[in-house]
Amino acid sequence: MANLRQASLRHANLALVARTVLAAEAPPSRADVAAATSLTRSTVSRLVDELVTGGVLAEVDSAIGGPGQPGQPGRPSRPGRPGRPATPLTASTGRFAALGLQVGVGQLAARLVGLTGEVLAEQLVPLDLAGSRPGPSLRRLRTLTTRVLASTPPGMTVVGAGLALPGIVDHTEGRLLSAPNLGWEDVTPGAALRGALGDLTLCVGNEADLAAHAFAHPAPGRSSEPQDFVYLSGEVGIGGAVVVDGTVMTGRHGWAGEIGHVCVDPEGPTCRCGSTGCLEQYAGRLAMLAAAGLDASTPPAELARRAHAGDDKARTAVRSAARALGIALAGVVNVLDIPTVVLGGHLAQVGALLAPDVEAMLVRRVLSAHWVTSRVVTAPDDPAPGATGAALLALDRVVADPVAFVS
Amino acid sequence: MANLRQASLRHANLALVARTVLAAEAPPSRADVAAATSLTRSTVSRLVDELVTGGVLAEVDSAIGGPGQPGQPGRPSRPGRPGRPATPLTASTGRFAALGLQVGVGQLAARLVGLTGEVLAEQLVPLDLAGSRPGPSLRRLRTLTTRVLASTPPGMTVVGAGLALPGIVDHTEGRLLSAPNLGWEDVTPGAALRGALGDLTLCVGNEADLAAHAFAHPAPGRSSEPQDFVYLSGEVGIGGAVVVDGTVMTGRHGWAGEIGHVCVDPEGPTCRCGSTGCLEQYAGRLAMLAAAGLDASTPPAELARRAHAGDDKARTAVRSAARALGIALAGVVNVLDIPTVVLGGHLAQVGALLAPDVEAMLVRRVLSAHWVTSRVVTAPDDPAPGATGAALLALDRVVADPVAFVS
DNA sequence: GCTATAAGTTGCATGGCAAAACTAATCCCA
DNA sequence: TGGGATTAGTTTTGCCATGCAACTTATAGC
Repeated sequence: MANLRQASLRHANLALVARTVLAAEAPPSRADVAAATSLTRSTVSRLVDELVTGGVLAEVDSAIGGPGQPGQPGRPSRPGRPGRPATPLTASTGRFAALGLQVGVGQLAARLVGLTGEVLAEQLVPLDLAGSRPGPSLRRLRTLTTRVLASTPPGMTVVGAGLALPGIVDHTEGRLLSAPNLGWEDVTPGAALRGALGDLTLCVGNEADLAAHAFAHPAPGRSSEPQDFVYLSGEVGIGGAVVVDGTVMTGRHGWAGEIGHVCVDPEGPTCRCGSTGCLEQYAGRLAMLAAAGLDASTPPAELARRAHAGDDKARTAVRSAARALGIALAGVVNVLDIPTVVLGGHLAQVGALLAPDVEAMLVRRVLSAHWVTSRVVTAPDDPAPGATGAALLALDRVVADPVAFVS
Repeated sequence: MANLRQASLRHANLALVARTVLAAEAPPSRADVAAATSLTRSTVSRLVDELVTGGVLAEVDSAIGGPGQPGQPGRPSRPGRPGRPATPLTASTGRFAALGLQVGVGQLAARLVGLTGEVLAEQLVPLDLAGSRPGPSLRRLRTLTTRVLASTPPGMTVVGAGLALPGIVDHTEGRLLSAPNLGWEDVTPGAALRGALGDLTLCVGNEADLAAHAFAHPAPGRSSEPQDFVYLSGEVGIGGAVVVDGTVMTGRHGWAGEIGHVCVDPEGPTCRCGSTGCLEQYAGRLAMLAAAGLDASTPPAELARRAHAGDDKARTAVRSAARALGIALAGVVNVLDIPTVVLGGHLAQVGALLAPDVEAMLVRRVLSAHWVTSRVVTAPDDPAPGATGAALLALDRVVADPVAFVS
């Protein structure tokens, strides 16, 4: 932590007020914020005014897009109560947005996300990039980026850009070190996208980490339940992320979350990573489809349909995957005491079939299962949650330090 | 984070100054602190004076034990340089201490630890508590506690007490839920110790967590390398802790770190936890001794001696343990990206034998091994590191919020 | 003994927050 | 229909911690 001068006190309180408003379920009044933060109403008023003129917050029902024109006072939020009606506050739409990009094995995506977490513009292209060359793919992504940025509403500032990649990333250098599923090695996407990004700096991150962030935070400053979970993201292999108290654990170098390569059985099949019996060899998309006797291009939903219908091979494939997931996740839960597992990617599509078996396995293998039972939930269906997460992460900076953007 | 009033600004800066002084390798001057914190010299002077009169900091070479008597100014720390010589600052000895207790399978321990991390008084009783009854054991510990507290130097304040327990702990209630190695279930040690503790509140914690804290922080506010590691603590079974950025990850309920029950082989032997193939079944003390054909009471050092001497069974036992450790730790490293493993307890005594095999296993099974290689190090030999950790944790509160103690 | 240099202290100005008084807008009731 | 009760938001005043700059103290080097 840095030192605290008086200015940073104001910065911190400004951020606190912004966070409080954005985190609230219903639009809170200044008085609500004062009560929640234990600042005084006078202080909150001053800070809120600053954030409103800066375009971070907005008074509900005030004229949208007309900064400086406060408009009519807001509607009473709790009618039937005496007293002056409150002026509800929300995140301001129309002033700040961020760009989220994703290179997946099955698609390219570019999204513009606003402060309320809504997608303002999107370009999504299904595309098989397994074994592709980085150059052409990134040029394609650059086109999408340009198109999305072109649709930025006037007066809106794009505060940052993030790119989700399915592999091991050096986030300090913005470099993709290795993405086995794409067949990419040592790529620096920032250079290829520079033309489209203008002066935006690109933050590169792991797809699972960013998708997990989006799952924990539907909008900047807002938190959804649960705040502690293990996220599994299945595309071809299995990526993962560990979220503690709403924050994605990146680890010493940013490479945490490689749950796909946790050993399930030391005598198991050899993995492309060089180890044996990795989770990915049982619950990866290709592994599951192969075990079910299906072609590699079959959508996972078809596997789920067959298993439901009673297809023996499909059911065996799902059971085997669930067993492997149970063993690997039990280890993670034992080590981290995080009793919620979120299944994303292809695992979400067979989530309903996997969850009971996985939960049973966790009950058996988790030491603290006597006191707390683990839950397995599925992530919402989204082809590119990493793009959203990347944008949200960029927008978080506005909430964390409004002064830098309100200027 | 709570809100920030002006007073908390002073609190925060007071804590910052205290931390900066305690964290420094060599005693820093006020000017050094100002440079390190980017506060001004005048502000640092004011804060330091307050901490000195409060007994948190001391000027080196001032009369010890004579508060209010600043004594002669300190020696020049960098002779040969022009200018007024600096007054070096350190943690004050003699004013604050904390009590650390530990119930181990092999001993009871009570320690009084000062702000510089030194053990001021100690009572250590080797004792086989496996299968013991809690009541008599805790009464014994109470006697040790009374004795240690009786040796508190005059004028010194004991700011807190902590108790390390080898099991699953509910730290909010101060209750030991289950300690299989002791055979204890649902014990509240605070009640049994109340008489000896006076008005001290007892913080109960897991032994491995507290030992890991002591390893990361040799003294309150001070950090040692590494700051990110996995700690393994072997007594009868295997406990563990995950330390990220100097902080022990406790998990959602405080039960993180149960690495002993990570699955190494789903077809392996049944563990007393009900699962199969847990790490503890290969690298626990009893498991290793049994595999080596030795009696359960044999000290682990004897196992190490035999393996060194070429005893086949001993070598096989060590190799098998190393393999299991490698598999389990590779999973942890993959998930957490923490490339350092610290072996404590009985594992430290055979650490030199284990380390090469474990490291080799990690190279093979960790996905990011191409870029960073994991290290395996051994913890210093201490029968009760948890007691020290518990005391240090209590002392940390003095550094984190000096105002509460300086009053 | 004089100058240069660096450490530590003192007095004043600044700026952010708290407290309390004040204004604004609504409900309720007579 | 108007006045009291109640709650939201604003203005004024005072406090307090920090920054700044000038000053004092203590040493080295000449």
